[in-house]
Order: sequence, then structure tokens, then C-alpha cells
Amino acid sequence: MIACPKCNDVGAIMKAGYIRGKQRFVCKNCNYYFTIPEVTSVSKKGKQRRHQSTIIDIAKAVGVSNSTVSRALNGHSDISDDTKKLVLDMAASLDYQPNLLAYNLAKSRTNTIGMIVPEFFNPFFPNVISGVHEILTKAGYNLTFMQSNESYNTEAANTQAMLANRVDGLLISLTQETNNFDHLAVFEKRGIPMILFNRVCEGINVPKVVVDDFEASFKAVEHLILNGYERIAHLGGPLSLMISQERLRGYKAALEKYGKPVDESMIIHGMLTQQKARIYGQFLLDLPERPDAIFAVNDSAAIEIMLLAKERGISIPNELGIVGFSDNPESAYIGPGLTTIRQPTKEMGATMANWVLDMLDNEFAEIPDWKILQSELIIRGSSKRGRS
Amino acid sequence: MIACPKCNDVGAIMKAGYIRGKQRFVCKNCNYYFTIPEVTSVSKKGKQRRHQSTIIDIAKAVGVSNSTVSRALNGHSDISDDTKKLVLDMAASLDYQPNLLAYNLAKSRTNTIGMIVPEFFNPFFPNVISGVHEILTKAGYNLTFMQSNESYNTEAANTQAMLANRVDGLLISLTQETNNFDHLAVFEKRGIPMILFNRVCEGINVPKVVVDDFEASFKAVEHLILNGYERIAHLGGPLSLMISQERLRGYKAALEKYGKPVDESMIIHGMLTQQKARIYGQFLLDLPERPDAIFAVNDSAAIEIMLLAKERGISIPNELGIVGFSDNPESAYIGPGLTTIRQPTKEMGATMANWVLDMLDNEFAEIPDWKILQSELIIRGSSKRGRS
DNA sequence: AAAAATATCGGCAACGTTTGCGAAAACGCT
DNA sequence: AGCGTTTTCGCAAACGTTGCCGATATTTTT
Repeated sequence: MIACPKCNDVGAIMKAGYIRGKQRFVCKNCNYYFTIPEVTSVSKKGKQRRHQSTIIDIAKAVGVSNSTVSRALNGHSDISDDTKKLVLDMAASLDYQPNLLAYNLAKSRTNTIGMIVPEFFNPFFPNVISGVHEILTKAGYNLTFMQSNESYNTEAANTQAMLANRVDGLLISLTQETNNFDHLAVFEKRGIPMILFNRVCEGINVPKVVVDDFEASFKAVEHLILNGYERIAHLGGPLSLMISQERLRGYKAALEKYGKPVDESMIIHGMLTQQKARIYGQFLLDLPERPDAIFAVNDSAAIEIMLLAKERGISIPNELGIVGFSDNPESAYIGPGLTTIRQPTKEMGATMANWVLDMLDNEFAEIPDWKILQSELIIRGSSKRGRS
Repeated sequence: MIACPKCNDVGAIMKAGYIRGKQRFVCKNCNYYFTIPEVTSVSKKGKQRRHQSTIIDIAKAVGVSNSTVSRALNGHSDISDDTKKLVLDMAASLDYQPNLLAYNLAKSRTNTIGMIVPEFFNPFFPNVISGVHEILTKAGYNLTFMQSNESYNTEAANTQAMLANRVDGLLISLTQETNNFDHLAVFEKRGIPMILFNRVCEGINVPKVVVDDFEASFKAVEHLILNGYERIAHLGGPLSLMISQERLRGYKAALEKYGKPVDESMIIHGMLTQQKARIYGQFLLDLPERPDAIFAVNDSAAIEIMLLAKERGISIPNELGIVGFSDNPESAYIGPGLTTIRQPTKEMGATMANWVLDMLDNEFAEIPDWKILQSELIIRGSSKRGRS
């Protein structure tokens, strides 16, 4: 931190070329140019990083060229066992750590797959991640992930960062806010493999892995109908996401199949944070003709409504049936248990990992446009009439 | 993928220098040397990555040198507004993305902090992560994390990878297995800032951030005693972790304060996976003199025991009181609610982030050896006698 | 014994940036 | 005009690897 000799500002100092071999500075505040006066070498109080030994250090120490060291380290064949051993021993004793930055730069390939998810709290994503991770590490790839926090801006920033870090491929699940896809088009243009999962969008020509939201939603609502519920509301996600549209379709299809009317006043679409869920829940429970069941887009929203109902003394499942989506751990433990949809997270991760590996290494692989996975309806107490 | 012309093996082909300007190969299987026969240029079926534009491309297009482009892009001052604008416009129209690999290599600094956690499922860690993330991004740093999966080997591999990726600092919480700390010593030797948190160890001279496990454990056990429980068992983590030792100390201290005997047969230490918890739980409930309360090292173990007790028809909290640790979401929802310890996760993340920033940028900062955060006892139904 | 094949290594240009240094051009002042 | 000051920019050396292209031994084959 340098202060301007004239105005004493410290924040506005910039480097401004050289004068007589000395670094010159300019204060952007008062526009004063100056150099740092000569000082008789005050040794900067230590703490400087120790030198990380490089291939060149090894080469010098052993007395061979860097390329030889490189070959020894990477197990190339055209090197004698003797020098190889010499190099390896020296590398160990200097405890050499390869510099991946340089390695990747030289190879212009990072062996790293990027992954962007909306959040880590929702256990769905850690599950998918570990599915991806398992296969990728076996194939010698790294996985690096970021969290968009359900914010379009950070999602865009994250994709930028992934690009800057030169990931070899990207797996991404969009935020609830995202309705502009320019930040994804870059990957297509650059020819960088990308796969969308779970929260996908249309209009972009990349493989997509999803669960059969239509089917899952249909099963859930059908289950409610078969349990005697009459007025079934739907608390859905933002319609910019295909996932929400599909769930809505499934919801309507089930109602139609059983000849129930679709009451648009009982369908809500919005950002599904915890607080919002409470507001929407209140709205639904305050309706003149109160719904007797609610199909919510995720478990945390469903549970929020469940708590709301309990506060109001509405008995579950007798007066109000509830079904969630995604089988969070707490859903099994809450009383009564929350009926919900269990998604094949591991399988989802695995397909993506295999696909992206194929896209990278197997130029003849034909990747399908879609993979639609089936989910499972987990029936618990919150939707079974006649019990409490 | 090249096949050996002799034995047709495809897996054992290695590059072996050059001969007359042509790449030579050797088959490690049959030890046959060969080159690839000349082919009249079969254009490799497309799909090759499009060129990512670089600073040099911009420089050529605008007609200036790369250093000028670099200065324009980084907002240096010694550049005219005109050329700066030219460069910036050209960068946009070529949609240039800086190559962080090259950038970091040149600066020999990555502006990235690494973080290694045992798992993502346990909500404790995502919470800490987001605490760290918030502050770090504001300061212009990146955060990259890995998960050790509670395995010492992957933890060691992760630290290697962090080193290879040249992170500027490392935040790490150890696995339950870890009892050898050589992989951490490298960071000390290299002068790379490192902070241990939550699961820490001794014998390594770096700052540590923990919750006051002794105090938390003491409060929990005291709470059980004050609620009339007599025979309190403890299900703890591996003693290689300080965290386990501290919790054990707190447990014993509380018993002693109230003049209760310490019965070693009711203290178990082990790896705390879900299945193990069930086994240990069975052991405790099968004891000739069954404990009437259990203080478990984490919530998932506590809940597992809770379910076990329910299966056996042991009423909670009347016949068995249970207290967990770390306030997972499901703990609030299970019936009866699980009494547990809530840890200041955000605060923990924030202190670490601030410390590591100081260690990096502020050479005069004095970082304390320890930060011990206070936790909160959340009292729910599982430990309050006289209710159900 | 000559020729060819095999084996091992060094040199050097990439990869895409930053940055220290110096030079040239433009400007201002006597 | 002449000289110092400002302003703007280019050159080239890093940063740590890889990998192409030889070159030189060494061995095998003819």
C-alpha cells in the first residue's frame, strides 16, 4: 500500500511506466506523478513463500535436461531405467510437486470437469455430485464445483470462471431465476462439452439428463386422488424451468384422467424459498374453498406447509393431504412421514459422467439428446387418509 | 487408440521417440517398435475444439503489442483511452476469455483458497462452506473444495491435488480415519497458509477454529442429569480426533460435577457411520444395566438409536433420553424432536476466511493459534422427561 | 564390417499471461 | 529551438510444463 506524497490518498495509486529505470506511480486522485525514494534495502520482513521445486531444479541436480525429467516423471518409455530412478529419487528428496497450472497450460487441457449447482443444502445435489465424482475420478478426471445460490448473476459468473479455468466439460443445473441462456451458448460455440441436468432449459442444443417429472407428478397426484382427495392444489416452481412445466403437465393430466376440474386458482408458481413457501401456503389455506391436498414442488416447501397446517390445527392427512418432491432426509422423520418422490440421483450422476467422458475421449460416440430417468413414489403418512 | 501391428494389443502402446521425423511407438506387450504408416491425410472427423481467442489475437487485430492489450484489459494507467477502448471493443467482439491458467502461472498466485471437508451430506459442512465463500468472494478470491469421503487416502490425495493446483491457502477438516499428519506438514514447510477447523489435530503448528466441544458436551450431559437421567452412556467418535477427546472430557466432567460414577462400559468410541451407530446402539441397549440416556456424537447416530429404541418399544424420553450433536434439519422434525447442539457454522466459516485473508495479504497480522466458538444447546422432546 | 534398427537424451518452441525496462512520441516551458 | 516532462507503447524475459525434432550412442541384423 503506497500513499500519495501530495494528497496522501492510498487507494488511487497506479503504476505508470518507468522513469530512469525506476517504477513510477500516479495518484488518480490528485494526478501527481512520483517515484518511490531510494531506501537502503529494508529486508522485507520474511514470511515469503519458500521456493517450490520445479522440474528444472531436478534437471540441474541430476544433470540432465528438463525434457528427460519430464519423461521420467510421466513414465514415458524412451528413458533408461537408471536415469529414471535418479530423477525419481531426486524428485522425492526435493519433494517435488508438479505444477498443474503449467502442465495444463502446456497440454491445453485440464482433465477437469466443472459442475454448477444451485445449492448444496438441498441433499439432491450432493447425491448427484457423488455419483458423478465416483466415475470421473476412476477415469482420471477431476471434478470442481461451484454453487450458484439460486442467483442468475452468480450462475453467469460461475460459468465465466469455469471458462477462465478452462474446464474440459461442464455439468450444470440452472437456477430458478435463469431465463436467459447466453452464458451457456459460449460453451456450444467453443465446442466445450456441456450437459444440463435436472433444471434444464430448451433452445440449447446439448444433452440433458432429467427425471421423468411428468410421470412422477402424475403418479403423485393420482395417488392423492385414489386416496380420496378432491381439491388438490399445486405449488410449483417458476415456469421458466422445464421441470416446473412438466410437473404442471403431470398434475393436470392426472386430474383430467379422473375427470376432476383444473382450478387455476389452486395453482401457484413462484420462487421456492422457505419463506415464500410459507406465504404461498397461507394463500392456499386461506382460499374460500380450501384445498384438501397439496402437491408441492419440493420437500422443504411441503414441510413448511405441513408445519403451517399443524399451527392452524388442520389435521394431516385427514383434512389435508400433502405430497412433496425429492425425499429429503427430514421427510422420513417428520410426523406424519411426508409422501414424496425419490429421484435416482446416483444414476443421474453416473449417466452424466459417462456421457461427458464419451464426449471428450470418444469422438465416435453418439450421445443422445435426452435421458429421462424414472423416479419412485415413496408413500408415507401425509397422504394416506384414515390414519393420523 | 493405436493397435500394435504385431500383437494387436491396444492398451500397451507408448510413444518412443522419433525416427526420421516420424513418431515411433513401442508396444509394451510384445516389445515391438513401429511407426504409423503414411496416410494421405484423412481429415480427422471434426469435433475439434474451436480456438479460444487470446491476448495475442486481440493484439494482432488491433495492431498493438500483447503487453498493451494486457495493460488495457487489466486497467493499468499507462495507456491512452483511445487504444484502451479499441482493445476492449475487440476483446468483446472476439469474445475473449482470459486464460486463468496462464494468468496464474505468470503471477505464480492463484487467488484461490482450497477447502477439504469429510463429506457434503452432513449439513454442517455446507454451512461452513457458505460462511467462508461469502467473505472470500467479496475479497476477490475463489474457493475450491474437495470431499475426502472420510477416507485418509483420498484426503491425502486431495491435499496433493491442492498443492498441484497451487492454491494460495487451505482450510481443512480431517477425516475420522486421519491419524498421520505428514500430508499437512508440506504446507507448513512451503509456507502456504493453512487452517484446521472442526476436526483438528495437535502437533501441527497452524491456526485452528473449533467449537467449544468440552463446554457443549458438558452442557448436554448436565441437561440430561438435571432431567433426572441416572445412567448416561456416551457414543463418541474416534479418539484420534481432538473433538472426540474434548467431548469425552466434557461428558466426564459433567458426571463428576454431579457425583455420578463414570462407567467405562457405557462409553463407546468408533467410526460413526450410520450402520455402525446401529450396532453400537444395540450394544448399549443390550447392556445388562441398560443406560437411561445416551449422548451421541452426532445427530445421525442419535436418530439411528432413536429409531432402534422405537423398534424395541422403548419410550423416548421416559425410558431413554437422547441428545445428539450438530442440529441437522431432520432433528427438528423427528418425533419427539431431538435435543442437540447447534454450532455457529457461519461464524466458523467467517473467522477462517478472515484469517486466511490476513495470512495472505497482511504480513503484519498476528493470527491467534485458536479460536474457540461457543455453541448452543437446543432442547427438544427427546430429553425432557415427563412428556411424550 | 557395414547397415540398419534400437535406445536414450538434449534443444527449443510452444502454451497465454504478466511485468521490468527502455524507447519513442507528444507536450510544455523557457 | 532546445530541453525536460509526460504519456504511450513495444520488447523480451519470466512462469513450469510438454512434445516435436533431431543427434548420438548402442545394439542387432545382414
